[in-house]
Amino acid sequence: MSLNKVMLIGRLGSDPELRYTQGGQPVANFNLATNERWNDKNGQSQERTEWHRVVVWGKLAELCEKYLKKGRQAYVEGRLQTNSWDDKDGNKRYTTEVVAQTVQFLDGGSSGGGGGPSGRDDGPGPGPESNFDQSFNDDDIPF
Amino acid sequence: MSLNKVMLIGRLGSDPELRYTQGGQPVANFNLATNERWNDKNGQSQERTEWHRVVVWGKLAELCEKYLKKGRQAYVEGRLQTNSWDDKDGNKRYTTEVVAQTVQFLDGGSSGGGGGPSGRDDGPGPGPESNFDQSFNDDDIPF
Amino acid sequence: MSLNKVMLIGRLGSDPELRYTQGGQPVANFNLATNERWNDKNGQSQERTEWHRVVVWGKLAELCEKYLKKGRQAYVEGRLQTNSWDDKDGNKRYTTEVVAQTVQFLDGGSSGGGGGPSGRDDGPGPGPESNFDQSFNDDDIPF
Amino acid sequence: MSLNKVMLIGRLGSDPELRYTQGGQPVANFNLATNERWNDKNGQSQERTEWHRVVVWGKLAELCEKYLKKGRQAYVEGRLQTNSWDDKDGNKRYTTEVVAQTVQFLDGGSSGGGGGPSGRDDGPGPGPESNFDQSFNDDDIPF
DNA sequence: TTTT
DNA sequence: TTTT
Repeated sequence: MSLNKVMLIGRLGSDPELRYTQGGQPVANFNLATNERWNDKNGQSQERTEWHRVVVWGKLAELCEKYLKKGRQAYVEGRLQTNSWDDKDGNKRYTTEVVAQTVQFLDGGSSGGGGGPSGRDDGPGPGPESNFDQSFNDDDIPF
Repeated sequence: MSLNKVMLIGRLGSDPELRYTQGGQPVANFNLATNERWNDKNGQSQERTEWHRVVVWGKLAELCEKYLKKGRQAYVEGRLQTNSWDDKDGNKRYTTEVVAQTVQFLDGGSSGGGGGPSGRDDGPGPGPESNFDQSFNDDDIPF
Repeated sequence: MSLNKVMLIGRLGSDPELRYTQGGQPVANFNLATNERWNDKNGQSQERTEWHRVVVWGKLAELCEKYLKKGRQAYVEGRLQTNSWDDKDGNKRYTTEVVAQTVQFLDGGSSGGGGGPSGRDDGPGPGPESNFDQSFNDDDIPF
Repeated sequence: MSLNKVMLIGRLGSDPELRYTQGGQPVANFNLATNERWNDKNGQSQERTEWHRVVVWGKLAELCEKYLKKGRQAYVEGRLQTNSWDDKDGNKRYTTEVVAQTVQFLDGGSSGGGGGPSGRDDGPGPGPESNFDQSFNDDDIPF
């Protein structure tokens, strides 16, 4: 019995980078900034930008590379994952990422020609699989 | 720009009821109880049971009917939806439901032989699509 | 072991209505619209507006009445609650509401004079209690 | 407009460590394990344990130190935060933590005598501030 | 380093 | 109508 859930709304710090694993699986990475504002104990307004590493697998990765660009706003839902690796000095290093299960493109997206995928059916039943203008779920995209 | 998200962990008040739309789509309904406990202003422990109507579409509905039973614990993720209808007195009535996008079976499920679906691949990339023992996502089940 | 969590981002359909219980507790009510868009099985773009009844207690209710107006965007986090009552024909009726634990005002709020609370300290430790421009938590407002 | 939300249910890998900042603020740290299970492409059951660093501030930190122990199950809600520091080789290092806003103790807690806080009032209005047996919100504890 |  |  376990839960590991992350929900982010923020803006991309750079274009997504798409690569393929040796097995041919698409993977995209991008950084997402969330901005937090609060008043400190002196009533001074404070701000902090938090950067999140997001990794996306499969067809959703290709869609992110196609539709998401630096500065665009996105909703990301996924799980936290920390990977370890050895740096050049032989030290153990850790990188924490958000492995996306859902990515939704929140901006108008009229940046060019397209404007999002089409021909998508979100499965049986009346109604949307999700809640934003353009929504892609890893497994539920028909192309 | 919109978000409509519900997350529940609770127990079923009765077995799921499965039916089919005229178009042949499976739909399952069940009620889920969440139990909330708090201390009131007098320090007295209070309890309230909240009942939620859950509706599930597609293959996931059939899996719920197969694996979920009265008393079993489940995690439900979905969106809120309110439908209106006219009662026999001609009054407008409203029913609010949670339209499930994900249902996860939290109990051991040793209720007989099986123990859940098999042969499931949760898509590309290393790792789980979700976080509980047996997890079904509406669109990501290969049968 | 139970979870009952709702997260909404939407716009108010009307100004919040503030009243006081006999015991003097402030309560505010408002309706929040979430807009959902998806492509149907024919690839046709579909849209549905979902209306949610939100109830807010305590000082947060007064802040909502002060800062939230019709058309403004808000983030609401809370729990689902269904109350029953008898209508004039003696029929049992049910109303489902989102009892807000957190309300955050997402629009600029430059609609006149104010512009949100000040002098707020979000407790010990470096950093924000939450994640939006102006955030109020039911219990953590120092006035 | 931004969202940074984490929700975890898992077990503690060790007792919480409580310390105080120079300014006298309590801070507690603990690691929380979430266990994820899925079937790989060959239908083989796979498992992965994910470890999360959790940091808790204020009175809630002291409550965690008092009531949470190694092996206990907890619900943690908070935000993701990545801090940087320089290691002994002068390399930039990053540590990602979950800064808890809410911690709820899910186990029976019959570990001796106590059994959690009492005399707590969760604020105005009928009903619980949250949904688990023993729930503490950073700002809403009256002692 | 947890647990089932 | 569930469960602890």
